[in-house]
Amino acid sequence: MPELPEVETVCRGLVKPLKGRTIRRVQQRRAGLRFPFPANFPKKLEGRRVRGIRRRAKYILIDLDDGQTVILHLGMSGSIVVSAKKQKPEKHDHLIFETDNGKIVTFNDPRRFGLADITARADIENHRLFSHLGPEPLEKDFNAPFLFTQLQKRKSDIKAALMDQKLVAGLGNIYVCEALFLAGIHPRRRCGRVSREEASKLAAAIKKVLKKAIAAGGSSLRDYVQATGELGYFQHKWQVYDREGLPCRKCKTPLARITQSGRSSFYCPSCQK
DNA sequence: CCTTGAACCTGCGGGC
DNA sequence: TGCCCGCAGGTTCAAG
Repeated sequence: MPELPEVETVCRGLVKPLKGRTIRRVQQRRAGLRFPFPANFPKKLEGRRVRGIRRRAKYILIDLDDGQTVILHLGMSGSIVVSAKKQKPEKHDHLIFETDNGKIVTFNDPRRFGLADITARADIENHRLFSHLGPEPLEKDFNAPFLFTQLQKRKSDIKAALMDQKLVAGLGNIYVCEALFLAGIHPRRRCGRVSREEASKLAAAIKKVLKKAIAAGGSSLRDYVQATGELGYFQHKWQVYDREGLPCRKCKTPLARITQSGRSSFYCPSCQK
């Protein structure tokens, strides 16, 4: 499930095969994913050199030498595989990029919630996908005072607030559950009832959880590319996520699951108040 | 304005 | 064995 750390790992894994390379050919195998691919999408990439790879929230940004930037999003089921040789496309291989040294980068996405777009690099922050996004959780402008101030303005519970990309960009269900556990805050807590001190603890917990996951991603991949060539999926040792009924790793209390705005929240009824 | 919930889509696992 | 159902995930958009 690609969340921020997985996307970060994918980006790092794409640097070696793509940076400085020229895109020789792009094969587009369907009309679009979450929305149609741009008109003549392959033609806009072919012959272009890749200047660099970046991440914003859960988006992968590939800067080209003509001032354009390719935007990729993995949705909920997307993955990217790098291989040395062209292979027979598999089901759900939607985009296949071939570089000038013969490397093949394949974007596969069974559920098709992902997307691909291209826009002028200078306009990225005004792009409709980016204009509303809050700060990056790992940057300095996402900090305790900021989080506390934002929470004071909200009436929802803390879980929904952290999932809102306008407040902070890139957190998903898994890392929100994990961060709330680490901060000892119950997912149903109203934003207004989160103290200054707790907000501080929570901001730190978010950064810690993400950094740890990114480190795990990096260390579990050889040059950020697994033997299979698949980028961005790695084993995590979750504290609470997907562990309903299992003992809390801190206090042994069976972990609980509730549904909040249609999504599962996992938490420890004893450690999180 | 704010918040909630449905929709998009496929694969998988549980229950019968 | 096989079918059906529910569920998972991120984001946007409509409805409350």
